[in-house]
Amino acid sequence: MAWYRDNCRQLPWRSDISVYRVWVSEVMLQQTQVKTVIPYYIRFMETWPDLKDLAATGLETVLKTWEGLGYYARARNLHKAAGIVVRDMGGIIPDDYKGFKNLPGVGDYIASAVLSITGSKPHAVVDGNVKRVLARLLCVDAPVNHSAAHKAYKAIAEKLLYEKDPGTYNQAVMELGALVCTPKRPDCGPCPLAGECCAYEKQVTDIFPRRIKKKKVPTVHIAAGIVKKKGKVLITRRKLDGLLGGLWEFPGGKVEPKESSEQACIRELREETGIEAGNLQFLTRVFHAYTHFKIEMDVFFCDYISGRVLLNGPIDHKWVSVDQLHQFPFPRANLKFMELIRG
DNA sequence: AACGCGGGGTT
DNA sequence: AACCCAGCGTT
Repeated sequence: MAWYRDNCRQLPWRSDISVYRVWVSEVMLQQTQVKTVIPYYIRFMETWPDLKDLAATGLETVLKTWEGLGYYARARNLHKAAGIVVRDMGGIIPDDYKGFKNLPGVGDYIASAVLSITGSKPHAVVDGNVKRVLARLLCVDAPVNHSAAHKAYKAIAEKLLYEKDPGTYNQAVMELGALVCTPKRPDCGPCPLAGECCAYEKQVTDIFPRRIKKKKVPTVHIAAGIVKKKGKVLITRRKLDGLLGGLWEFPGGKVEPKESSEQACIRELREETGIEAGNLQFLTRVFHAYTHFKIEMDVFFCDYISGRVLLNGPIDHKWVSVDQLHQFPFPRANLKFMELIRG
């Protein structure tokens, strides 16, 4: 606790503390590093300073602010939860664990973090940092990236919780994991727990925490078309659930075996949007990595030939001028060639 | 309990 | 290239 007091970082969500501000920060910080989150968080809070502001806006606007941050279900769930609180709960965010965790997008971690930090409720958080610190401190064998091990770490964390100030305690463990007890080459010298750390005493900090091996990720070939018609281009909107849910993109899809990118582009445009396109001109190839697969995407300019748009897959479409593209939320893989379209 | 879900930084 | 990150929802 003393170490945290002297060494904690000044972060935007650590001033003007409120349930709403801490909640938003915890949602953004899921699987996302502090440095990445900071500019998104500042912009979000400037746009929607209060929960009621967020509830009063449209999902597309929220997704646009979230564009590039990833895990877009977080934005959809947060927006939905804001609506529930404002319309069904009189604007009062539940201050009990069960009530708060029942909101969409709020799991054990966020409920424990928000309620301990903003309300001193006695719940221990278990995130990647906490698991790593505990695994080293006690030489815990349970693999940290195995779902079955979560309960074991949660139980340890609950037992160690400092109930007089759970919020500071939780943040102290996480901050220690982020700044000192790092995944590679932990800085054990200044660590306040070095004297009681099992892994440090045995000089095995490099083999804790244990983890199970992950499979390697396949590469998928994709073709996408920027269809031009009367000075406008066609964009489609992905369904609201699943990968990149609710975002806009240039239509396209998988390149099948023994199929060229050009053939795949024409075929996918026909299947997804019902239109015929031709006169393809290669624009660029984009490489992009997701968690479970990688894509190589060939992007083509092409001309609209015939047909009326009849969607099969996408939930919406628009013909827009190039100047309007920035108004819509796109996946990062599309943003990578957005600059080239004007040329 | 396993799996899907982004994107970026570090090593 | 592999690993990691202030996890959650669905099945």
